[in-house]
Amino acid sequence: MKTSQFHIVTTRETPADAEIVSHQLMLRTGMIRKLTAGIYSWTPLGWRVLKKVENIVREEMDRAGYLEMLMPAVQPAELWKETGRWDDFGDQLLKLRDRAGRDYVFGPTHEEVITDLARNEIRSYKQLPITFYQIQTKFRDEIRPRFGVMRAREFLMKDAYSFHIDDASLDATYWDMYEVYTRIFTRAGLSFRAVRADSGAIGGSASHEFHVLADSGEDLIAFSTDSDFAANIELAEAPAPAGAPAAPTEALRMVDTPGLHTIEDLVTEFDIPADRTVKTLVVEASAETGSDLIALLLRGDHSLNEFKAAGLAQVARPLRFATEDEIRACIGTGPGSLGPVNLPIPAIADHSVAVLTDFAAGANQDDKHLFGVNWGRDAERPPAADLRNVVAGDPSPDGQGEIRLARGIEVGHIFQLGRKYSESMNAVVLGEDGKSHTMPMGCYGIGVSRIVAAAIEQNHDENGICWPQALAPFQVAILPMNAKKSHRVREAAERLYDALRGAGVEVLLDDRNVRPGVMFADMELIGIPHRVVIGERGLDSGLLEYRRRTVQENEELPLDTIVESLLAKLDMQT
RNA sequence: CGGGGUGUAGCUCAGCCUGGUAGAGCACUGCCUUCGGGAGGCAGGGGCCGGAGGUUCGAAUCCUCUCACCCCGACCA
Repeated sequence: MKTSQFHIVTTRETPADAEIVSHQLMLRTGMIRKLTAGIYSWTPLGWRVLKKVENIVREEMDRAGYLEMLMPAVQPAELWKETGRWDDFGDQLLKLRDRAGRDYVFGPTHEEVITDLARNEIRSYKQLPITFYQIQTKFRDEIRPRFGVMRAREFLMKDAYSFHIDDASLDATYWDMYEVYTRIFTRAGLSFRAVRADSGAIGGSASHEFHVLADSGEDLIAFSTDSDFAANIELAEAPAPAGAPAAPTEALRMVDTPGLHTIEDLVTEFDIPADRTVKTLVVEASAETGSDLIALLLRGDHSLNEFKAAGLAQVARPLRFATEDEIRACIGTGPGSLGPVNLPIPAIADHSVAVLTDFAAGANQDDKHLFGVNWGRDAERPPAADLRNVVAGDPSPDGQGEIRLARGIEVGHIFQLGRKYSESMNAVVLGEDGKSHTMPMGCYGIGVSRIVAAAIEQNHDENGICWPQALAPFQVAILPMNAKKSHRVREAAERLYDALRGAGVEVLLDDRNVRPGVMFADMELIGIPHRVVIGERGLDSGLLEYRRRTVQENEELPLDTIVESLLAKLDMQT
């Protein structure tokens, strides 16, 4: 491709509404253009990258024997009512209506459609197992789309669905898919991690998320220093400390704390360590608790894990925090002065709270806190549970090593769905035994467009994008210096361009006749991994300047073997 | 959904408080000079100042409504 025949529109300035670097660079390079909130066009430059990702995904899925197909983006409401998701999916579901007043959805995912297909197509266990996939535009009406294509409403997704005669077959395909995903992200040149994830309301036994590691990631993942344990922080267990609380050494005393409502206030004002304070969160209790509200006790330096809390029998689902009015009506003081002593509602303590001695907490009176609180003597020790998010330094739940935390961008998710959809939609096959079997299913997603943004988050510098070779829109950039004035330069550039193209290299020849500085800046911004400079100087000396995008120094390559040298740089056969 | 903010040229923004008929830089077009890290000069093109209504002799500017977009929050004891 020659720049004169391509569409390169870069900007020096960063658009005001781009918050993270991948979004900024995608706009500055012109890869994407926003049409409206959360909805983007992919320009020819961006599309080349998106196709690279798509092709890697497709090749690896095909290689594994999964079958590509294409399902409709617009789906009838009836199917969604059949599974109950017409109501359950919530406002993320984009609903449409046709001229006859019939309801439709723009598919945010395709379990309904594929299960409908499978129940009609699959009659016998002999057709199983089978895995279908598609790469298609999805729409989810996100509460708050942001970060460009990272969290867009319209996005490109690979979604796959497997059908089985029994759970063992599902499990086998699940782990097969785990390996396929590993190959896909490895081939894309990304640093990633597979982590155990919440399989949540969808049910099923197993679920893993694949995260690209990046500081800007929206998810926190916990992993062990010494083992392969890795989990989304939502799911990472905090092991209970061994032993019971030590004997009290301090007397219980009430302290005036006017205006102090947070743990931070207490810590700075009274110089007590945060890990010897207790904060009291009040949430709605479940019906069986016999109380409207229930208190959750956490150490001051810990944070509540809402997934764990919502999973407790005593806590109402979904988790709902009590309002200030509810707390005042029930306890007689507001948030900021709550504590376990003389608390009129039931409480559950995090394991780490249950073993505290001589701690500080609210006194359940406005502007008062209690110091030197001890279980048994001052308040009954409540039942203990795992309520908190793990923190760096916690012991790993598998007993090996310590927990470390990292930020990740979720780019893939695999689920064992079980029979949730096949049951509600009656997708059954005849087994070898001559009886009907409801097919267990798996579903497997990859955020194709999100991978592009994630790859940039992980691979950029102050000059722009540094594409992994597998994702780069072009492999090699040829930059002729002052071609306008030099036949030799022009001809040499053309010759190299033709030779590389002939060898199957995706090469971009910058024939725009702009100043060298503009070429250098643009090619670096766009992130082409290899570049060759052709000027009078090099032609005279017989040595051409070569530079890898990720390296700061030039290398000199002999002109007469330049093609071979470049192919070697590209790991391509000569 | 709640709170805050912003809408003026393709982009980044000034002008608005104090009403008088539209600006800068970048980008774009032409010419000249320049030419190995985002050049300089001259001359240009480009805006129903988000939309509707109102006040006024006169509205980008003041008022009302509306739409769009952005940010923060949905962890707080």
